[in-house]
Amino acid sequence: MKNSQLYKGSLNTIIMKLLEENGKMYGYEITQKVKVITQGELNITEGALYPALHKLEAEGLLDVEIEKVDNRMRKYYKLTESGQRETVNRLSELEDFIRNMQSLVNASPKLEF
Amino acid sequence: MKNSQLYKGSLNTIIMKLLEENGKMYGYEITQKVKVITQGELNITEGALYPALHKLEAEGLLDVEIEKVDNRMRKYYKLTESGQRETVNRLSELEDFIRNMQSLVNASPKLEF
DNA sequence: TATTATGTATAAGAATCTTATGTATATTTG
DNA sequence: CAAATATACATAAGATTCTTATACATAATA
Repeated sequence: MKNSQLYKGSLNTIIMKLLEENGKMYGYEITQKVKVITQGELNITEGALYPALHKLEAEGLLDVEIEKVDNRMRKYYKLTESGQRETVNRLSELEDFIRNMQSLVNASPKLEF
Repeated sequence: MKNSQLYKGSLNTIIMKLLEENGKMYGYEITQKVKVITQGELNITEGALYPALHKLEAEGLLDVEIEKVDNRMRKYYKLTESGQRETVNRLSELEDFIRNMQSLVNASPKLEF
């Protein structure tokens, strides 16, 4: 997703949050939305995105619905009920994660006199 | 490190930050320190920690110094100069990462009336 | 007409981690 | 005293997640 390894493991949470927020989205739309929100800092690659969407669907967390717009295929994804419940958990985990990382980082640096 | 995949990719940054803060630490000490700081939420496994330390050393970011305490071996790690410079970058990346994740998550959820 | 944008997909390989196992000494508990 | 736990390091097999490259197809732009 980026040169920084930190984003590893966060893609599923990002997808689910965006779907919770927007109701339904298609893959390409997700990449563009993320790019805008992060001001170009985070670029989700197709090689990461599509397998992730397929897996979430296989796990029953997403439903898919195919549409044809301007003669081009779009696969709209939305959260299932199970997916909505799981999204709450994932966002809670993300909050804990961020809090823990800030605890680790904000611990006062060594003072040098 | 935990059931949450979110921590994936953050171990190197955690190690380097703790070493910046504490001067020198040995592996087991790092696992205990992290456990305390995160109030038991984050447990670094040896299978993740030791390969990570070895790799950071191989990359020239850490120096190692062996001591024997109570007849038991300890390998103290500390940041090299290069490691200190790199730590600044990693912490900056972590800040960007957290900021971006918060932007993605704090985006107003769908309002239901 | 060629490139860029839109749109989805997969396969090979890299990176990071989990889980399990191994070795060894010191301390605590039953 | 014996067994379990704590301290301390290490690695190997496999899982998961991602990058990079490639593929196909249509629409819009240069």
